Amino acid sequence: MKEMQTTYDPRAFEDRIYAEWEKKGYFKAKIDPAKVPFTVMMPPPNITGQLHMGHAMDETMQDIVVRFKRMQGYSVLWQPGTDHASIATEHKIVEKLREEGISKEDLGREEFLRRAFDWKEQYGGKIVEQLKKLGSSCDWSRLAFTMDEKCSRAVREAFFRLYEKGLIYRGSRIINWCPDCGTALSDEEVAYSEDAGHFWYFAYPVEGSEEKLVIATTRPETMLGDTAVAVHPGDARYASLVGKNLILPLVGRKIPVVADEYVDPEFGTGAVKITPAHDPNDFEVGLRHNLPMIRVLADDGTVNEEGGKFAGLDRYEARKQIVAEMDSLGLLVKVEAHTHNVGHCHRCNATVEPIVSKQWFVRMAPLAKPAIDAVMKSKTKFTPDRFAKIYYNWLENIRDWCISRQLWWGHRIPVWYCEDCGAEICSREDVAVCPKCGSAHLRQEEDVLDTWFSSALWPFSTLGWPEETPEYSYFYPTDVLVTGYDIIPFWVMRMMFSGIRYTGKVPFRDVLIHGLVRDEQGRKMSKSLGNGIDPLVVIAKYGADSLRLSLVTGVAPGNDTRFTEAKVESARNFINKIWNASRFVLMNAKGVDVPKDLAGIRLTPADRWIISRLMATVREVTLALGKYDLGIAADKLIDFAWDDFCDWYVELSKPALYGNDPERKRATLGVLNYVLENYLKLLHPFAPFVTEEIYGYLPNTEGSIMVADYPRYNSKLAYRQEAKAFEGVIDLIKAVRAMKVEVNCPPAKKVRLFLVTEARRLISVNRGSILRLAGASEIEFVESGAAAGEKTVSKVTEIAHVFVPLGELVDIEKEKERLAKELARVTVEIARAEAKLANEGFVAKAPKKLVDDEKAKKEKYLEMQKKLEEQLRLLSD
RNA sequence: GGGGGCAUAGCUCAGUUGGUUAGAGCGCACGCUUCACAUGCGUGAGGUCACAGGUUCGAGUCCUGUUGUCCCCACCA
Repeated sequence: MKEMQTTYDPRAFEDRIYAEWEKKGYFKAKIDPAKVPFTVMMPPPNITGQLHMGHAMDETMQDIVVRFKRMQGYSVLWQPGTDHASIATEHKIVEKLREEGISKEDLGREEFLRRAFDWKEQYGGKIVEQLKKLGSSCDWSRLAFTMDEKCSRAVREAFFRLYEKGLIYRGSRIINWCPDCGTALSDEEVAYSEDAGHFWYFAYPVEGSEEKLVIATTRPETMLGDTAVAVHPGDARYASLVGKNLILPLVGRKIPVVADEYVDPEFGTGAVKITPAHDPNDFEVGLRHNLPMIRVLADDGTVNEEGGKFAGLDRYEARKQIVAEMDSLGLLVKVEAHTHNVGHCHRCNATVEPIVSKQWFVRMAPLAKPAIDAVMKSKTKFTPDRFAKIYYNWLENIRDWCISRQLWWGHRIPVWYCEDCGAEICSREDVAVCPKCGSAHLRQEEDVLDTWFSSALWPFSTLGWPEETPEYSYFYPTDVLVTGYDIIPFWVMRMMFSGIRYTGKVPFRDVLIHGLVRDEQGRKMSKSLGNGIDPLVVIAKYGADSLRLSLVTGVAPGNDTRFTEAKVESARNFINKIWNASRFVLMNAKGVDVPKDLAGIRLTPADRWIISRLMATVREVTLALGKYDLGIAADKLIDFAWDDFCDWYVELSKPALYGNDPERKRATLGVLNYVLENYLKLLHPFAPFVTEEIYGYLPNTEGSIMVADYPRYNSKLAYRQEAKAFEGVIDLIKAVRAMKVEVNCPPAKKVRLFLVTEARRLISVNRGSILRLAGASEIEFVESGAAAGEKTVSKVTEIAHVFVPLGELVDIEKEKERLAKELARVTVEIARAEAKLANEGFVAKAPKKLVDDEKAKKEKYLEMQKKLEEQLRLLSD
């Protein structure tokens, strides 16, 4: 047998093990009618992406669930893939081209796309390699891409179906425009922030009068497109002006004063300039009052020809000059500092401009309704369920979805325009001839679709939909989606309504939502702050298992978590502990024919206790994982290994291992090995590498732990009574240790124990362990503490009254004080129990077990009280 | 304005459907080169569970309100 290295060094085996898993094909999903499928769709990372901590946590959580289910016997598909990330990628490539001194227009659409695909081939796979470092057990043979053939086909089908039903339309509406990216954005792609700005007060002259009306604006440049000024209908200050015209300064246009409820008379001057083409509210006002819409900003953010002498200026330069000019005309009344919410492009952070533009939209109301109902009816469940509320909130307030983007990298909208008859044709296949007039002069829509339009189809497009492929029939709908709460509006919601609409089924039964990984100070990790920590660096230093554990321990579902190196370190320490405990077992197993299972082993109380604890852990961990309580499962796993197994059972096993009874030693090794082997299986989903590595060294294992059966709870091995009794032995050992510490007795000094007890048998059987762990030389059963002599310390435990003669170390006064304190505590407990039992409501209504427990507790404390009093009396005499 | 989170030990956080004496890690104190592990072992100190009411036999947990704090959405031109 090969020997384990003395220290845990993940670098020695993680890559090797991953390669083996892949080679053996353990990640591959198989359609197996004899098994129940379990499907998880990986949220496809952007091809431009670098693995960050958020991914690391998301991936880890999925991998834990997936490995758990696989070991439980499900036929697992964990579908990986990447997202073309239309705007993000195009932005990056354009940037790169700019460095080379070329624009995308120089290249033309075709050449640009060719380069983009090249770029994707070259860099897009990087994140995939990074995911492997984490141990992700997804089926790489099915790696998908949102722009591959399958997905593209699904996109066309989906678009066509919505178009056909009139759920997709083209129209001029106010949309968010990013002048830097040169494209429209959806509402969700705009991020607002409180920016410092100004409030400029402008006076607009009233036609045919000396009077002026003062308005306030944060965007002076938009005044070029003003087509009215609005006041509140009930505002007496302006009542006489309603219906009159103003002369728009700098432009000279006559614009009316209109009355509209939208105006807040308390805010600003109570008069609002109306620019229907550049403000969503003004747009509405414009519709109500039939105002002309004058667009004054071009796509690149400069003033267009409507801006007269300001035409061609950048929006900010125009703003400056307009303010200056208004000032020189004496029409600038005042300027105030003003912070207001400014929309920024999600991708490039440029200030977005609301602009009236002809775009494609998805009608949301008919799609949102079934998506809400599905969650209401629990066809899909959120974990934690509070996220359902957030989901409702989004869908209930949703507006039509702007899906067209003025970009090249993406799915081109499958609509053709006939240049001869003007027909608009939407088609699943490319169209060459106009079906209306037979003309061949067709022009395909230039725009591409929002990236999220294709991501929304991910759960089924990757499986071959609209084709009824075997994969689709077997693996769809998927079981659980794991993602962060920040993605609910972008993705979760859209997959829901898309799945329901196209497949008639919810795309997933569960949605496991997690929070953000923040930095040590609780700040969001971000590029601009430079506070991000690279998971790969952490893996290189501590190993993937440590990183994985650190990301899920002590984390409640849906809550944000802070990443600290200290957490990784303690995870590493834990794994090191497992490593060494395993090494201990294997060292002692050398040359021993270790039993394959527990059959035929004569179990000691300690054996039964640890087996009982193992079973409890199996039950708790399985239950917690079933509810996606990964943090709780991890805690239970760590507690069992460290406290029960290492601190107690390993120590308890030593007398047998080092003793001279070969049969006893063999039996003990059988138990050690049984517990360790099962424990490694329990831990495997969390720490796949180290468990696989150790598993390979165990005497009775073959093959990979990854495909082993997950341990099952066996009530025959629960040994509840015996385990409980054994806790008394542990309690006794702890009591002796504490006594020694209290009197400063050196730990190495062996002491004699005098016990007044009714549990002589239990103690005798565990004599060796008690002596070793309590640091004692002998145990004597006595009828009273007097036998231990005068200079003793004592303690009452569940199973015994322990006396330890410690000679000159004992300070009788201090000992009396200690006993008195203990007595006081016990007395309080008795009073508490009595009060509870005297409460008629409690006795009548509480579950019987609780009442019985309370009675037993009272008896126990009364007994302790008696002993303590006795001892105190003895010392006082 | 709408929605949501959080408030528990010095720090970071758990706490299942309400039910023993509220837990962990780190930190702290004291003591340990105990033959798997100092990435360790033992023993301990440390909490009016933000505040005020309510429901209940019983509240960290459920309800109402208050305060503080954070996030998302909408938004005042």
